[in-house]
Amino acid sequence: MSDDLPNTDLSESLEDYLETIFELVRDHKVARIRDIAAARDVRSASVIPAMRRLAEMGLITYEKREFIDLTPEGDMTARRIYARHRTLTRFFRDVLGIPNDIAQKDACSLEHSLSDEGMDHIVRFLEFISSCPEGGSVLARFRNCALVNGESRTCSGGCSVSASERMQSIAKTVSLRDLKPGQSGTVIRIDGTGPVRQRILDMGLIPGVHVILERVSPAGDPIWIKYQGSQLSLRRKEAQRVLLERSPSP
Amino acid sequence: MSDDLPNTDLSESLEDYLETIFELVRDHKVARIRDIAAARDVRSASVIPAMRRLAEMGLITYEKREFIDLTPEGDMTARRIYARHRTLTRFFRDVLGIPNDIAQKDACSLEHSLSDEGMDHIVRFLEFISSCPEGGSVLARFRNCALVNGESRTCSGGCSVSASERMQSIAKTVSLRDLKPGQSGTVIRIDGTGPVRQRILDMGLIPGVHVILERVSPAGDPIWIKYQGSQLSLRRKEAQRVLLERSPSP
DNA sequence: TCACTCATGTAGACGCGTCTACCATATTGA
DNA sequence: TCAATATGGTAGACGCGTCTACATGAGTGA
Repeated sequence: MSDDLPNTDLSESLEDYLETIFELVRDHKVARIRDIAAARDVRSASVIPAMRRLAEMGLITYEKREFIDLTPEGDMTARRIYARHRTLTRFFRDVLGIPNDIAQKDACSLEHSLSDEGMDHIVRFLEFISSCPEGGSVLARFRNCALVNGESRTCSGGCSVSASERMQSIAKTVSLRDLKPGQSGTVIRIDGTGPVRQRILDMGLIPGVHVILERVSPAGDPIWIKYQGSQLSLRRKEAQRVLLERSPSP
Repeated sequence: MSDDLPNTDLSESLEDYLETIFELVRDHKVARIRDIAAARDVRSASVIPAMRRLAEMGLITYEKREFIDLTPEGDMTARRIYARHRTLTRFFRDVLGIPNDIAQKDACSLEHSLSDEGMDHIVRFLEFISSCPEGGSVLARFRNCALVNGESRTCSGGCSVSASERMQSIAKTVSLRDLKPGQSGTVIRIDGTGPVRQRILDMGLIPGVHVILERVSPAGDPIWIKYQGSQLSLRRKEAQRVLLERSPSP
């Protein structure tokens, strides 16, 4: 009942400080204001109020002009944060194939905000990949299917499905340009790379979205589509890149 | 050269406001201060400075006591943010199997911080799942292997690998408790659920980590392990839950 | 038409996290 | 031993994003 400990949850900033201290203590035995400031790329003066707050919360020992260390509780907390960081790094790098440096940076940003539930499912995915006998090959297929030279392309090479299955799957895939007004489909993927791809994705045409072709301008070039309650126009060139699974016509 | 536009990147908060306006305009044709405040769960008074800043940046039209609307540029920006949101939601829900409401919340937090590169790889994973003929079955396997009743368990049922492959894979998997001092292995998964699992993960024992068993206390209960430069002790009960792929002894 | 209501806007405050500028202390080397 | 230097700490400022309390306007019913 006693609300002694002002144990407000750590802010992102304080979590970062704690994590930094953890790494410094691990690598250099001690943590000093100066090192913390350097690691976080802030001025020393900014570190001090943060240290005071962490000390108040009982997570670090901080006496003026002495080395900073983690209390047992701070160590636990830091480890937890750090584990989140590494889980995310691993997921981004080893599953999604993001280059290590970017994976690190993203992990840094996301470790603070992803829910426990979200983290747990990511861990489960990692477990799946490393424990299911088929898990490993999933990644190989992912790379083959979607990550060849960072370029999205038709799944053809790596997949060990029968030719008939493949043909069937390809047959159902049409470009948005091939739809007639009134017809609809579900986005499977966006062909190609670069700014055009990005623009299409930015507009919200991502895999899984259900799109209806509303009308085609007389000239045939701008076409109007509708999805998820909003309507917008697309160049023909862009529409061609959007690959759909055709929905049965009503 | 002319630095006219004070086009500092949007803060998280402003991104959220813009996204909220986008949704309101889409669903109700107009956006009012009051609705924005309600949607974001803040006071009306807090909305006003935000609107002023968005208007200064040319993203919304905001005249005193008139309806708020998006400028074309604001619409583009909002769509982009919103597309990120939906991409993440879809990934969390449809790939990782996170319940919809939690997926939404996580998407809200992460949409601001994930790098473009990270987003792109997530999109590619979605494309893989929906376009590779084998993609769909990957998810089924993931659910079978790792998500049965939200419980981590041995991969056995759903996998279509030969019995011999499976036996081989199981044979290589040992519990951390079975290691002898000096031996090491790579974490494959943590058995079970609940707080013990969480504690183990919090300590940083996540799939892919390389662990060395340092020593076992005479009584056999606390065991000391070392990984990633740090050392810690584990209860025997916990160690049993940590499943490894044994590394060849030196 | 006039008071009431409610959405909108203003003023001022606060906490956080940073900064700059300056002060204090400890360490070190000539 | 004592001054130079590096490290740590203090004071005060600022921007952001929120709040509360109050003011202003615009529509509404009696």
